[in-house]
Amino acid sequence: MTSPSAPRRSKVVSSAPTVGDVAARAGVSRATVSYTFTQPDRVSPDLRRRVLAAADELGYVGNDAARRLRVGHSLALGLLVSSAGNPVYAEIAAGAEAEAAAHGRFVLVANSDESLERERAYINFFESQQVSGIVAAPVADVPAELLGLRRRGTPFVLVGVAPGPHSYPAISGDNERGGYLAASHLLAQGRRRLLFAGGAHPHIDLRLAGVRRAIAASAEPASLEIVRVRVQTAQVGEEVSRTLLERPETGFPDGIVAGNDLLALGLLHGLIVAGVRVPQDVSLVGYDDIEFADFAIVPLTSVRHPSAALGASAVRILLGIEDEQDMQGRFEPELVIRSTSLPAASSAPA
Amino acid sequence: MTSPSAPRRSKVVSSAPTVGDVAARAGVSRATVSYTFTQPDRVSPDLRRRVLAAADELGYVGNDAARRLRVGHSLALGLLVSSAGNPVYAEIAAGAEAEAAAHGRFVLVANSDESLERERAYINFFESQQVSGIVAAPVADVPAELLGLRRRGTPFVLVGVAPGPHSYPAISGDNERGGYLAASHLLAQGRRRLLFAGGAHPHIDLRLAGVRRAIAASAEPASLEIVRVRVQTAQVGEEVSRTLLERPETGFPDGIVAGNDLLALGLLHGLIVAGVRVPQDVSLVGYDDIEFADFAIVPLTSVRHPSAALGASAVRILLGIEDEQDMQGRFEPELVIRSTSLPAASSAPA
DNA sequence: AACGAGTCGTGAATCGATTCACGAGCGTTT
DNA sequence: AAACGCTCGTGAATCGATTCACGACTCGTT
Repeated sequence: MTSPSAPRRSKVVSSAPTVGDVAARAGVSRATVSYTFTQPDRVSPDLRRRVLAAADELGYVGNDAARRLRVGHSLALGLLVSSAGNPVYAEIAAGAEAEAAAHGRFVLVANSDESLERERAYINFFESQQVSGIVAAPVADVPAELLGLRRRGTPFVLVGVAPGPHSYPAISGDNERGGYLAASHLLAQGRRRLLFAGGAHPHIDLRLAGVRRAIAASAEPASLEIVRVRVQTAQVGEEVSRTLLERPETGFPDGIVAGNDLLALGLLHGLIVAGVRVPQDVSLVGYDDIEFADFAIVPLTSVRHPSAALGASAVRILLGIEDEQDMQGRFEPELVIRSTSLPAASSAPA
Repeated sequence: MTSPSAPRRSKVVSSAPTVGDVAARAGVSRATVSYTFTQPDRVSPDLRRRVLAAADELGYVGNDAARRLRVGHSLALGLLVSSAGNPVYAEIAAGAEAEAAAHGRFVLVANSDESLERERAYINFFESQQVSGIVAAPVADVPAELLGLRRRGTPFVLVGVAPGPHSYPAISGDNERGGYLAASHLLAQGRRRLLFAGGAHPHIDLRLAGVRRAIAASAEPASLEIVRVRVQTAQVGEEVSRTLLERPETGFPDGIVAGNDLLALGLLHGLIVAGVRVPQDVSLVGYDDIEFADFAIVPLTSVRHPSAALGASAVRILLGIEDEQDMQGRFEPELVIRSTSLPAASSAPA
């Protein structure tokens, strides 16, 4: 042990200053210090200045644990994503964080990596952290834990999942319409043997439903084949391309809609490497319009949702400054046409 | 109010069960419940079972705020990244999270988005959360706040920043060697007018130093031009390509090393669109080997570090189960040769 | 000049988990 | 059989910020 009266240079001491320290320095009570931060109007300008100055000099940061213990919830919001590898989630996270920061809140990002177990663990963790709300951008269904949490007072908002028959607050782009746009685009180019590749997830199913509607609405008849995948990653996309290449040429689709861009990119790569010409032999439309769609071996046509806006909106809903209902239909998908979907041969000359 | 004796269906009540509730149900004291979770050996197997059963039935989650208030730190680790848009950070985060999860810890990811102000805000937030350690993967310098935090007892580890003259714990791949590999590769192909594009950040400067060393070590003379950029994004990469295209052909480089893959992808896109042939006219090497490098319009040659391993290692260091010193030199870069860097004309026939 | 209304600061109780210090209960040794 | 040592459960204090309830004080009105 070192000298007991040497708090100055000691190595680890000076554990964070408390309201008590600030109060002593400012010559006021602890209550006043607290009010200075939580209800500035309640304390006179003069004292307020003094308290803030003292806090600043001491580097007072506050102990959120103590705060939370008292008030029952924290300034943090939880964001649960299922796959950090997908740039869409990065976009949603960025939008959510910017919005939260604008309101003095913070976002804790947790990545479950498609694991249900970790998803559960993180939800429990969020609860133990008493986050004031959770934004969930899950691929799979709503975990039961989230419902329990809501019953206990912590709200959540689903992002990217349509507000379907379930009664959970949710915002998302119009996936059905996005699928419709993608397929209509292919059909308008004369594509007739369509293929949809995607995972069995609610929002992906909506995209598929849109594809179906487009085909139904088409003047010309067209076929649709569906390839289900486990997860929608580029690697799986490559695998799908391999199975596609094994079949006789007659069975080959002339238009593909992928459940997301990662899948599309993998597919595209696999096809190109095998000598399939895109878009001449087959047109391809992705989904999400991630940044890298534009840099692909053949720039990828894709359907875009305003992901950052979705993330921001979810935060506003949790914070109670925006109504979920008002937001429905505000996130229209948009088809971004690049090179994987140019008409086969009938394009007008440049 | 509903019937006072109907806790079953009430809508929002039953605020999280506490140790007291569990204790009552198990017929023991609160202390025993706590010991059951924190020091299982201290409580007899019989009681332990009873307590755990009671906790389970009640759905006891524990209040981390109370816990933290008492013990002074939380189970969470903080991860501070400067740009969520870069897939490298997603990889580091994934590695860190997996490792943390394996030890019953959690990772709070905060994205400062290159903003110094938000970086500071998040560090303060981490402090108020009493995270037990921070992993920082910053682009810029070590913020002063981190040092203050360490003085107050919260350790941190830098990732991706070389353990240079500063004395901060840091792990990273060998950026200097990576730069050397990239440039050597270009020189071996006969490239003589090299260009390095990258931001002014410590770890990028190391990559540049490696490039310089390769040139110095080269038998043939070669020139090096340096283009500094603010941030290393694809968008900036495109801008750089435009400025490059404005110059007379004689001043055009025949080999480019980019500070990271985002920048490289933007550059590549800009060049290709303008009709520059890659790699015939100019060879290009990126850095980081992000997943999308393989899907680029011309598959991108890149230098790879084991990012996930870096993230995992950082967590292990914070947890005290691995020594920082032991890790130096364990993350060797590796050149992944794809198509943006094939020799110009002298390649052997396939 | 006195009284009511309003402003603003304070003491003390509170949130829930942890942990210290104590002691009851039981087995072992001599 | 007495005394000692262990194991294991418990009461109570504790962490730091918040907030209620109270009261001191100021100021304007009659």
